[in-house]
Amino acid sequence: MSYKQQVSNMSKEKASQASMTNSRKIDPRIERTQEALRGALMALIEEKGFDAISVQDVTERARLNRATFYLHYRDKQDLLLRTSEAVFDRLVAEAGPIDRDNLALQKPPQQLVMVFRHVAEHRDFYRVVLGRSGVPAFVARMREYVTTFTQPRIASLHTLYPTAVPILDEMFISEYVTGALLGIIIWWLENDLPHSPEYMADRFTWLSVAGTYRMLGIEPPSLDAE
Amino acid sequence: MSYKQQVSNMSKEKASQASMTNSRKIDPRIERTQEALRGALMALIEEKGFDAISVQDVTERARLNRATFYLHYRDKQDLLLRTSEAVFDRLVAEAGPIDRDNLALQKPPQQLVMVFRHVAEHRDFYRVVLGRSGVPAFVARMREYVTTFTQPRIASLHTLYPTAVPILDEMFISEYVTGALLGIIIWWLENDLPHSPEYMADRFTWLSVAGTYRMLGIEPPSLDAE
DNA sequence: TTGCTTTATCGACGAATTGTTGATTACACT
DNA sequence: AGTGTAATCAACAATTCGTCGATAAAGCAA
Repeated sequence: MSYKQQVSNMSKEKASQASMTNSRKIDPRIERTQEALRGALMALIEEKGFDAISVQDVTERARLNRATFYLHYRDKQDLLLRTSEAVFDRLVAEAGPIDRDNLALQKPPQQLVMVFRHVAEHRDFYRVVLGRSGVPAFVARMREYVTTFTQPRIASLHTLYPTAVPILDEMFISEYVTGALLGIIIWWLENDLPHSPEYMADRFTWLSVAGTYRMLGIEPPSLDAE
Repeated sequence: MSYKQQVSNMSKEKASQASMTNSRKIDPRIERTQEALRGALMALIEEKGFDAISVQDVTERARLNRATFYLHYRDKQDLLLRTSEAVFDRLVAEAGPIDRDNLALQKPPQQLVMVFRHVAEHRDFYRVVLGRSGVPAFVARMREYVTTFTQPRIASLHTLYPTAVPILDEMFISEYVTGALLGIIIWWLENDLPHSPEYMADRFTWLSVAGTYRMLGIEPPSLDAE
């Protein structure tokens, strides 16, 4: 059984346990404990990096017993992954749905600005998990997540331009843009956020839409599909 | 002292040790040992993933004593990193310098085709290290490495179009393209290489040059810098 | 071939971390 | 107030880690 499957199974177990006692409310003890663990992890991540942390460190900082940790999470990777899901969920709530009025990208999409603001707000966290001693599982998860933004946006362009004949499938394009966004975010973080979220979203949008040549002030060469 | 600095210091030590005895040749025992360790690591990576591997596993597979490992590498991360440097070096040797005849990108640069071929050839390796249980330090290193390809290429466009007025600095663009390339490579690997290296290089080039809109058959909206 | 240098081996060490156990205490909800 | 769940505590065996000193083996040069 793969790690991913194990984790999702574990989540299911917890969910059913919670709903067994009370279908709506969560035991405040559990909430307190998990919050303490998440907080401790975040603090420690910023102090010594992720892989220097042991489960002992986390529970010690959270002032919980080590056995309690294993009551909630498989290991520290699991803790981080489940924590980041919560962070992402907050982002989704903040960013909201795609604004259908702006499909043609007359201006940078508000969602993208929110993403950059979100990253800026949690910069210490993202700097670590996306960095040299970061967490691959997190990056992969984030990649998937960003694709849920880029993919429907690219797909929706077809409804706006029904006559357009794409010469490249959407998957290719959305993975391209996703990778580019991740790259830009990492660069932004590693250079101590040299520009505002608005600037980043704006330039990123134009660069994606119009290509590198136009951003260099050059008319792109003619594009003859072979 | 950072991990990166420690590693580079270690490399220096080893280099000076080697050059102390014989400035050219390397002791065949060292070469044999390191090759065995690299081979064992690669085999194990494909079997059980990187983080499930212990130093014991590696030395056991390589049929060396565990203490011998620490004579050459700090830990398994160090081993992988130094191994991948060798892989990159081979790529550089294969790809060669930027072809000055093709600066304007009338066709996809030969270097890029070589990169995709190289990845395809070592697909098992890259699938693991770029994947969910991969190695962040490796990805960061690869990011730097890819930038050494993209950055000078973008910079060289200025010599070709001296009158062009860039509306976005080169760093932004090269990091964007680097991220996009990594994203596309990961997508390519995770989908079992659905296209040829030539196809990938071709589409990636056009996408970078002309932007996403043109690849969807849409004329990009006018670009008024505010 | 002989002798010097470097590398690899072996066994062992304490230290740290891991995942799990059973018994007990504290807490929350009805 | 009582029932059940969660958290605590101490302790367990098992792994792994990094390092040590002493010994054996291999390479190289005279």
